[in-house]
Amino acid sequence: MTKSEDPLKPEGYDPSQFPAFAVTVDVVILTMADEALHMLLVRRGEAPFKGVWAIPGGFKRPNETLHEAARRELAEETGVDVPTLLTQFGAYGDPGRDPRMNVVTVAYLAVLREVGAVVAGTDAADALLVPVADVLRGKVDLAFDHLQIVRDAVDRVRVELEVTGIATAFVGPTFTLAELRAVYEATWGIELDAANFRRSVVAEDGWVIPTGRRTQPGPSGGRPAELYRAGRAWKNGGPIHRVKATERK
Amino acid sequence: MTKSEDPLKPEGYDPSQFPAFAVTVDVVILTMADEALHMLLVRRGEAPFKGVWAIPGGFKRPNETLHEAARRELAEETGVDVPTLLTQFGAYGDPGRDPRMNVVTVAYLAVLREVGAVVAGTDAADALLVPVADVLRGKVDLAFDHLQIVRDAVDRVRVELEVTGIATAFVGPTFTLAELRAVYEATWGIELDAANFRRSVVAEDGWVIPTGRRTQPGPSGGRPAELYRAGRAWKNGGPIHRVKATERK
DNA sequence: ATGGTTTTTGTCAGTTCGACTTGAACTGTG
DNA sequence: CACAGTTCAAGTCGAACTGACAAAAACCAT
Repeated sequence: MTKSEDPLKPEGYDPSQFPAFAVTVDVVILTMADEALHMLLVRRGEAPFKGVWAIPGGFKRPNETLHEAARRELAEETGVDVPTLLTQFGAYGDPGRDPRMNVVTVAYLAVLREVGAVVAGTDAADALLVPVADVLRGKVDLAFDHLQIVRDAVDRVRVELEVTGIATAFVGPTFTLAELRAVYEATWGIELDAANFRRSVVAEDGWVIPTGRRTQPGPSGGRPAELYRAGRAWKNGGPIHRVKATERK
Repeated sequence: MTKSEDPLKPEGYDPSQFPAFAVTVDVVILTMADEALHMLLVRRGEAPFKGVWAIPGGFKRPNETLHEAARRELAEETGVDVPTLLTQFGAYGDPGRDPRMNVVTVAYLAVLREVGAVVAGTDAADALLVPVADVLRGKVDLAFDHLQIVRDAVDRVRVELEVTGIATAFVGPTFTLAELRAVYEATWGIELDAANFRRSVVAEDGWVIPTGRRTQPGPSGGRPAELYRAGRAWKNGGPIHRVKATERK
């Protein structure tokens, strides 16, 4: 149709004539801690936003894919090389989002089971594991448009939890059903009945597999829980479906 | 743009320069035609892939957002300025996906009700409305990695159909329940019982609103169908949920 | 041993779902 | 105008699922 009068010349093009962008990859790293959803922030060492908390990220290199770039950034920041989950969820390119140049960033969502040890190993002043709720409530100032990126990441993980089986990505290689349930409860901000949760989870054939072993109960006692491991692929999207704010008495 | 300035400084990376990328926006335009999901393709006029079918798209400009760029490309290609739905669903940046330079593209999904008239107005040789199934089956060669982009778009629209209310984006301002049902059936490739579909849809309060009017039946007769219009927001994701390949006898 | 805690199993009524049937409203034909 | 064919609307029914709750099992601390 009107592909001819574009001032930026779509016909017969010459790379040098096109607006140059920097492309970065940012990674929202999520994990469970203290029964709540946490995320990893790093303090920026350079302008702009020097000293401000931000999502880990960096420039994409020409000879790597976006996914590889995200994995590299994740490894550089946490030392973790095989995340249990790494999903692209958005691209951000508003003009002026970086005050100095045109930057388009591709955002990834990483889910890890243990970030605590990683953070401890880093210079504590430069890395922070913070509750996602605090970030969403604006208790932590973030650089660039990273607050919006975090919002989108959380939205995404909430639906991902329902339509895929990523809940097991939050927990260890073996886990109890209470741990798994805590993932749903923390992410969706609701309470789930333990008995009904168990029934739904074990009903989905092959979604979790009992190992036969049991945990030793915590200091407060209680019956030892069975240990499960993640089963094969979730066929039709995992057994647990969200419900609108179930109020229990 | 100002390549000489000191950019961000990621670990292990030369801060004196950042790699320059071209950023494009590609739009997968979906619509219903002949009871099947169709998409719009345009023939490339320039190398590379000159003469090959491709998804409409073009370069992002520095002073527009990604969403604005997508809307502009859509308008340039179809004349439609207010799509019923325009959603970003992926970014693609594999090295070598464009043989000439480093290009990262951000992909959008647009849902329109009527593309037929638009295509007719265009030079017929340069625009094509083709069944999505044909593209997925490889019956149409696409430029670049556009086949993968289309696959992802279809995956996305299938999920979106279940968790949001976008089904109404495919139909006109008023519609019959049979039309709405056809959207689900075509997108998911399944058959839905008309009676049960109606029950689910009208049960979801305020999701569709009866207008009181009716259609005049087609040439084959039949009871006239009630006309509905799209209601307000779908609260918990629309009433219709996918089921695994229901076999009817 | 006893009470407190957590997990596991069981029960039960209400709701939803899929399949099917019946009735309503219209077209076209002879 | 009777009648067969078609499409939409509404009802029925049993199976499956859901949410709420109760009870038993297995552990801890004192």
